[in-house]
Amino acid sequence: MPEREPLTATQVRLIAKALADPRRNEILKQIGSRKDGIACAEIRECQSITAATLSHHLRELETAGLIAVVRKGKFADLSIRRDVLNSYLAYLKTF
Amino acid sequence: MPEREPLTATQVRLIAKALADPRRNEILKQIGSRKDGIACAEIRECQSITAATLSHHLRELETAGLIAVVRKGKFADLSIRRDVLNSYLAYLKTF
DNA sequence: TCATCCGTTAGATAGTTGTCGAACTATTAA
DNA sequence: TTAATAGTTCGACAACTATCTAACGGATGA
Repeated sequence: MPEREPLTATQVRLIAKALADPRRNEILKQIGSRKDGIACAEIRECQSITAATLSHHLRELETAGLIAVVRKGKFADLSIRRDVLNSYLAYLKTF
Repeated sequence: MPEREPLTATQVRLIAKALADPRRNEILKQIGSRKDGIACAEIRECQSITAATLSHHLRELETAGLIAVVRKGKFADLSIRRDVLNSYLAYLKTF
């Protein structure tokens, strides 16, 4: 069973914004579809997007807490943070 | 048990965007807190916002399908559409 | 050491949007 | 009919943001 820490108003704002862009939505979906991490280059194989733009979106997702980014040598290791996503779901359920 | 029709990509985009603005978030929360409908003027008692801006936000929420707006004489009767919100929750769960 | 690969940062631009005041429509009340 | 009330629409503006190219830094391999 996943953790569900309550979110601050700021976190809610950042998460909602991060999810609002279709591109970020796709990126997050792709990251979430992997059990273990994925690298930027692999995302770029499926999305026609420059490295710079991808980097920008990844920062938004990370700032929102929706993904974890770990540097592994040359590569970035991206993974979804389901606990945070679940907290957001729990928040929306209170409406 | 609430209905959960799957959403189109367009609906997902509109809903995510509608939820992304803090003001709209608050407005939706307020509408959702009422069992029966609420009018614009009552929302404006709690949020410092002009009628024009509120009208704009309500249109966004309605276009996204998150609220129902029924005109009743002079007043608008606003209510949350939990089926749509639940569909969005179901969508996010697939991540 | 040098070249190459992966990703980030900086700066610029085009498009989007939250906000307001003012003018408008529609309904109710006097 | 006149006035008041509830919302909407319009036009404008400031702030934000998604996107790109170009330049950069750090790691790997030759």
